[in-house]
Amino acid sequence: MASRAKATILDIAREAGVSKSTVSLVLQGSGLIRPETALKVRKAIEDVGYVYNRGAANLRKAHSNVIGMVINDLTNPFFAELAVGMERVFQSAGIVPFIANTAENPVRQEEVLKSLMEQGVAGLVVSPARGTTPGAFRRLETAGVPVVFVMRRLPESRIPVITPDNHRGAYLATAHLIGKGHRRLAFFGGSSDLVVYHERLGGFRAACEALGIEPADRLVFEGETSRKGGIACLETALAMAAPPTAALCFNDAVAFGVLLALRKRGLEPGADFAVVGFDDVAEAEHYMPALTSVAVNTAGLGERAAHVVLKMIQSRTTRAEDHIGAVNLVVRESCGPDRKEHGCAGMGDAA
Amino acid sequence: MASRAKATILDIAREAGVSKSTVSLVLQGSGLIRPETALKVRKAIEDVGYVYNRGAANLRKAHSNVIGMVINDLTNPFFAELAVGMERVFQSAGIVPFIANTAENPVRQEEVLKSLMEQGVAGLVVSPARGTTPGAFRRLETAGVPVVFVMRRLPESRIPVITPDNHRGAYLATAHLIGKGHRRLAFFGGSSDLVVYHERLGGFRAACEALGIEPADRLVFEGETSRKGGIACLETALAMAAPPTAALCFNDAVAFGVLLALRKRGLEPGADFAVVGFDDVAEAEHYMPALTSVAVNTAGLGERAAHVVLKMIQSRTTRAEDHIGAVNLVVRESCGPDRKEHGCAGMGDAA
DNA sequence: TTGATTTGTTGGAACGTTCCATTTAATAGG
DNA sequence: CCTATTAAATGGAACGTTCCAACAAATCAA
Repeated sequence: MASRAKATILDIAREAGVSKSTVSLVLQGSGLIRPETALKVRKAIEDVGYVYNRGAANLRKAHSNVIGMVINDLTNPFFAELAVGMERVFQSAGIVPFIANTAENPVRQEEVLKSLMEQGVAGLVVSPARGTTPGAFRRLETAGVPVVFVMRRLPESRIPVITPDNHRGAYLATAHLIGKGHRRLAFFGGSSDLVVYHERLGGFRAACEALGIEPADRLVFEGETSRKGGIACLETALAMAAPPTAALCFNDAVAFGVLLALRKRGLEPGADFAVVGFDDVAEAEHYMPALTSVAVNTAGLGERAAHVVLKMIQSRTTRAEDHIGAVNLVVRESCGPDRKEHGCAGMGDAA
Repeated sequence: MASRAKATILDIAREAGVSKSTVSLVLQGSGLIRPETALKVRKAIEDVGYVYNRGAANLRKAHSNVIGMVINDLTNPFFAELAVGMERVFQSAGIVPFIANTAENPVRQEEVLKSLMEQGVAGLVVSPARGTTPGAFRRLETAGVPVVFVMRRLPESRIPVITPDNHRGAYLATAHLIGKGHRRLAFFGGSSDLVVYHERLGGFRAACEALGIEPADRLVFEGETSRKGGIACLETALAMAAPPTAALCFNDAVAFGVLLALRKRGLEPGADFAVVGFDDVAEAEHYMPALTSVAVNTAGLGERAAHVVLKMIQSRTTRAEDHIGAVNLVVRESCGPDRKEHGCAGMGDAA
């Protein structure tokens, strides 16, 4: 019942009456072997229930075909979509990537990276955890392991980054809100230890600036990047003397929270308070009301990141160009119809 | 810039002026080494930027500390929650598990399992893909690798299973519906190639049987186990001459789809049509209306599964007891208030 | 026929660790 | 002083692959 000592290529060699070298050659699909011999060997492989020992092979070859995807939060559907995009291209490259979750914890991330290195990964796609320290990837760099960041970046790092155009996305969304006639706007959720946060907030501010919203009428509420965070943001915002009438949310999760909290208060999302999300996760389309959001082509960026790391591995380099993905605002129901109270200067929805 | 040949324990040994064996001992935290020597070695390790080669070690030790979690669909928040539960216990055991996604594809699953075996995994927790063939895990079994199934099982397999009490959950939910006064019930979503499906459907049927619902009044609609599937089920159900007034859904995703489709048709979930979900994902609580669902303690089952596989590895066995987790119905808003049209025999909500 | 070439096949030396058996040094017992 | 005992450190043989250099057999050129 229990397995006897596991079979090696020597067992196969004996079984098939050839040398271990021949078996190795067959395993690697070398054309140097006579077809009949190969067949004989393959039969022996089946017979003894052989499983290839990649560890031993890597020891000799000094390059594994293991690729790691390090994700900061797998329970967030956004990152799950991202992971699936990457997987698609790895799969068609005949590679099984290993996914590791850091649960937004830099310490855990450190462990994960260490383990992956010890495993001898050939390359890594990483969405770094919040609060990642500057030196966290130095070991990888000095070891010459190709790494690419996706969706998130570190402030100073030289590691290539694949990310959506956060600034522009936020700008677009904010302009949309202003076009709807809103004059007192909020930015909900996120925290300043994330580079993305600054990018998105920057886009928000730039749009306000350009379209004539007074600094006093731009409200910024930091908070968790989750449903819960959204709920909290809305509560504190509405408790103000002069509350905002619309909000751009750091991401869709926050936006869902806001929608929920509005409903709880008996307010109609869209009509009473406009909200736009960011990322356009699959759920946004099916929400009640359907969420207006900035689509970032999540899976596409994932695929791009996977391609980049593959290319880096192949060309044995640790450098690559950054890639900023196009974004576009998909307008649904969560901003309601235009509000015409104030004379709004030519920002209608025509065209 | 590029890494020079990577350091091995011999380099450390030279640097520290000791033998490789000593270095190895230090690496394993052996108490046999004089503290000062250990210190010297540890310093050398830092200096040369050494990274441990687990592949080489496993070659000699013949047991890795790699554990794999094979998940059928990571984009489903339910399975993501499950994965996170498992991770928690692996983490506190000082193990970094590798997650692999099979995307509900048996062929992909085969590749994933092969790769994991080649990597020399010590154990596996698997939520098998739909349509997994009976022999898919034979290799693992003959290799003596501990495997435990979680959430899903194969029809014939002898591999231990950690799963919720699906039958009872479905029974509870159905009884609740009947207690609300419904007399024509539907079971929405899922397909018969899943063992879980039969278990849940069985519970549904048993409750109908026990509580006096005619076979003709039990409607079963197979469908995708997703929002989309739920929408489709509701459409075809309402197109019937005598449509059902309530549905037990295969899982929460299906239920969300049904809720959505009801809204789209201008029907009020709960009041016009009662729906109960299964799994009680985090989102259920926050939905509009909040979804009544069968809570299965997802993360808890994940933790249990992780513990079991850890124990199996430790005691080098490939067998373990099955574990059926308790379930309970959490009643929210999606079934509305009681309906009293028909004289319903003593199934009120009291107690 | 002889030598060169091609086609298949093969032994052996790595690769970086672990672990056993051994050695060396230091300490204790008589 | 010699012998046991303990503590600390070490050399060498694995582990299962890959790959190079070498070899054997068959084919070809002359």
